[in-house]
Amino acid sequence: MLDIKRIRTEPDAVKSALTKRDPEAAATIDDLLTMDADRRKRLTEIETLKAEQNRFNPQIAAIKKAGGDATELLAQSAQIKAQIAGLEGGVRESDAMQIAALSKLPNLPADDVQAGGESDAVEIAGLSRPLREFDFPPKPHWEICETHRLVDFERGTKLSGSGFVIYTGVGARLQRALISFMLDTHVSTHGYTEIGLPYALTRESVTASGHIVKFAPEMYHDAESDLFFLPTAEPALVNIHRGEILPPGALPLKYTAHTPCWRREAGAAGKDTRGLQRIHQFDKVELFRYVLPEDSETALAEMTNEACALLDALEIPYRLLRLAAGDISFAAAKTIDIEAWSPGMGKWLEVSSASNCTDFQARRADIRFRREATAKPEFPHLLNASGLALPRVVSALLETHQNADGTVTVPAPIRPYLGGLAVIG
RNA sequence: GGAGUGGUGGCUGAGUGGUCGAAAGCGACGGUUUGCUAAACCGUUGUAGGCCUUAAAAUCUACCUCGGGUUCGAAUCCCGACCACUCCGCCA
Repeated sequence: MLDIKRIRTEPDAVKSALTKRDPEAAATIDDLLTMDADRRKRLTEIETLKAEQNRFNPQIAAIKKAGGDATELLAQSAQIKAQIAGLEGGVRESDAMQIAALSKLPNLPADDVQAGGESDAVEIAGLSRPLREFDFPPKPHWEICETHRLVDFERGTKLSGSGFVIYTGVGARLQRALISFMLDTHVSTHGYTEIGLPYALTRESVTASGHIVKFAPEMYHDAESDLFFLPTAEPALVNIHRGEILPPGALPLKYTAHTPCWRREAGAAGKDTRGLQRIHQFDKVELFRYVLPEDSETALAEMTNEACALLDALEIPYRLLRLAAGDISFAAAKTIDIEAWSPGMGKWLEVSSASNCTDFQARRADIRFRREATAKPEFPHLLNASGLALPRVVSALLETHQNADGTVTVPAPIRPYLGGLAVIG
């Protein structure tokens, strides 16, 4: 949620920032300001009347206590009450309209984010390591998976329909090894606190994080209990501190969590769906930080590096993209994508997305902090990054480290998690 | 799932229709005292919004889990939701 005061005081700056990502949203600002002025006018009127009415109460009390007759005052008070009742509906309506209009506006893109859409992403760092040169045609991961029985695609479909897979044997173990490796690295090396989360959230929670807007058609939902299954750990990690005022010294908070993520992938059928590329349920390790506003720029860079460190350790080449304003998610001011190279498919796979949501999510979820015990509460900046999404890492790993004889060399850092296994095959 | 009890400020805990935004204690913050620490003493101590503003102060409104209702007036009465605790049942 954007700050209405900021829109009021610097409407032009807000409009021009918004135009970079969504000209239609920018065009609603003038209407919003008109609504806001109207709302405040009504508020003032009604508050003045309430003050007037409140003045009667002690008088009535005094007369009654003295045993007098308060009929006249009661009549006056009733008259004002009627006036208030007449105005109240209007105020409520203006309030609701303003919140609705404000809720539809996405975050303002950061200054260094370029305008444009999906095709306007900018590569911001060279390749992390040279792409491996193969002296044989590298196979796609689904073939490798079938050869070594790492994933059972057919039976996954049998159990839960298309888009669900069963990891089997070394495949299941490999995934668990990667999860442990990632979590351990974030906890031990990067200083995060590990969190074990519920996998379903109430409507209130997904609304507070803004995900109901962005993910509504994507989320699996249990109608009976009105719970939403995580499309990512992010909404859960935002809601941990919903409605709280964090005490001085609490920031930064650094959380990491492994969760399954469920996405309907509505409308995506047929596109990039082969193998593990796009499945309805996948595992992910998430990084999340609550930081001081002045630290969020640095934090985003750090979190990107923390995700990259994992790929470096696994010897998987990747590149970094700064997304254009029109392509970043609703709550984000800036997003960096990390794409790993998939030699078997010959394309880049998004394995992480790191976003600085500035104060947008914090305002919406009413999360604040104090710098000093007596200071006014302020909104912290919230950031999230995948670190990393499992199926695509598994794909890239298998394809990158496959050998001519069909075996796969296991990268050194995860061998301890696989009982010392050095080669799959 | 059935029965009961209850949800008050950072915490504990008073308050059952009228100057209650809410006693008291603890904590926190500022100060006095002090060689230092502690103790003692004095003071301050919620949030949001409106108005006015360069800003603050002052002032007004709302908030005693949340949402409705009764009343001139609600922390207090009524209804609903959510949550917690106790007992019974069921269960990994």
